[in-house]
Amino acid sequence: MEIFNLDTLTIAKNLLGYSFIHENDEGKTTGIIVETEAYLQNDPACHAYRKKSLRNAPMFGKAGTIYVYQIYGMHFCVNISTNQEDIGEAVLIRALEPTEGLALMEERRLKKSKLNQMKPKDLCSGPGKLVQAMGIHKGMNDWHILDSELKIIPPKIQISDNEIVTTTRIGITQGVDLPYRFYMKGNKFVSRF
DNA sequence: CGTAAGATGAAG
DNA sequence: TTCATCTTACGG
Repeated sequence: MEIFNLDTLTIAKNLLGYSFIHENDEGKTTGIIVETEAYLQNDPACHAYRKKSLRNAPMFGKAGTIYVYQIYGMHFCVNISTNQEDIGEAVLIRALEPTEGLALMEERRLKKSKLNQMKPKDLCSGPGKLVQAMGIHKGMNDWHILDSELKIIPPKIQISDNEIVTTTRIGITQGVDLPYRFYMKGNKFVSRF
């Protein structure tokens, strides 16, 4: 896929507007990627900053490799590995605008919470939330986006730069000043402004 | 080994 | 703002 020939920051930005799709026996869920973050090799916040390990190995896989990791003992996040093999970089998918399978997303999300209903805005507005809503699990770690239940489809119309906001990343304590977060300007499905 | 911190989310 | 919850990285 052409997008994967680019550098990680450009991929993170260009991924905005792509449809992110998961289809299995439960059904099909789709959302438009509206928020991403890049994690680079020379970036102290990156899981692959120090060395290759069992956990971060998928980040070193060929571009398009899925990296799913657990955080805070209870949540999972999805990344798409970028760059050539043996370079530990990836793009974190932080928020989606749900477009298909909203009922299934809600069903999956409610299973993990005490609520009995949920607004569309609460379905995928954060890395842990979208993983739940899309039915993504740790078994998908090290799968490949071009060869699995998961896939991405480019937007019909390329998103232009003036629709994109670039900021620092969320929830990290290192590399806090690096402008590696991208989101769709004014989009209400973004995790935070 | 022991332990602290972590790319979060929900509730108070 | 607090807490739930547990794997991993890293120091001793």
